[in-house]
Amino acid sequence: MESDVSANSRLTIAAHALTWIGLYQRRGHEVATSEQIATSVNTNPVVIRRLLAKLSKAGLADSRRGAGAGWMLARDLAAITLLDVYQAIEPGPVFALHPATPDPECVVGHGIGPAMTAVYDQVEAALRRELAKTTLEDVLRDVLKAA
Amino acid sequence: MESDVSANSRLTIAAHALTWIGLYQRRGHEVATSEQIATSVNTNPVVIRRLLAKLSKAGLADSRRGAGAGWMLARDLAAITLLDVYQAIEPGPVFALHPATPDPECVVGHGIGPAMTAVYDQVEAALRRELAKTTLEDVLRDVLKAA
DNA sequence: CTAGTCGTAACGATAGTTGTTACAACTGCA
DNA sequence: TGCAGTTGTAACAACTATCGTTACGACTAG
Repeated sequence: MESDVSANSRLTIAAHALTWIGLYQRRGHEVATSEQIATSVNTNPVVIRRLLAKLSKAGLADSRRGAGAGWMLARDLAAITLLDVYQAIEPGPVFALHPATPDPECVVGHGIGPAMTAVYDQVEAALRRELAKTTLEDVLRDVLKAA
Repeated sequence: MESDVSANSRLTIAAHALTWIGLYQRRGHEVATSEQIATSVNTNPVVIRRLLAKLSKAGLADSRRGAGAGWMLARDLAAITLLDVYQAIEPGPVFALHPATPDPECVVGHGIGPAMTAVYDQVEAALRRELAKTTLEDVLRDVLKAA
């Protein structure tokens, strides 16, 4: 059957990376390298750099180049919600309409799009509301509590 | 094809199919064929049959075989919510944890999984709560209103 | 028996994601 | 100034999921 491999793990990895940077900075370091983060996440440094590039464009992280380069947070962990992270890395909505336009001659084919869009808007709003409740500070607190 | 972002259109198509069957039955027909539905959805009949097979296993639709065969609703449109449809066709969660186990020696790598799971559970609950608010009867009403 | 439909396997095409290699651009520091 | 280390990003292969399509056996009303 279908495995969950296709599911979206980007939000998890992005939150992991930012939380890691935040904790590292609180321990006195200025910047974190993509290789250090990749070791913790257990993936390739390029994957981390790709992800952090999006977070940087969204104003959540900053990079320094050259020697002694690396990544730092653009805001404090407490000022970054999971919604901020989600919006930075997930451009598309959770649900989509038909890939091909349904029959406009059919009553259902004609009206189903707007009808579903109204529902999807509500669902997305609820999802965003829920993600906005948690900051990366909350995530870090949970992480340290589990240790 | 639309350059849509790999988003999920299954719920849209499933709702479309069931609503179409419901309206067709209210107009006096006993069963709807996968070809009729596929014409309205603008796709292949096999795609519809595959989808309706899942909805049938979930107890939302029934099929009749042989000559004069086709599909019918197992319950009234008013007794089917979008959550029922969603659960019938979407086995996996919206968000997933890391594809590869993060570094267990790292504090963040060790604790991030449970921390994110707690959030994701809340998000999924909110999403389900929202989908449960709308029945296919509501969808049909909206569809007919738009006409 | 026949015709029409479902149920499902099989296949190619398409698309998205991930891991990887490679390399130019950049900059602190000796 | 030159070196070393890191970012930014292109390129590519591997993998997975999905979709449209063809095909065909199973089934049943008439």
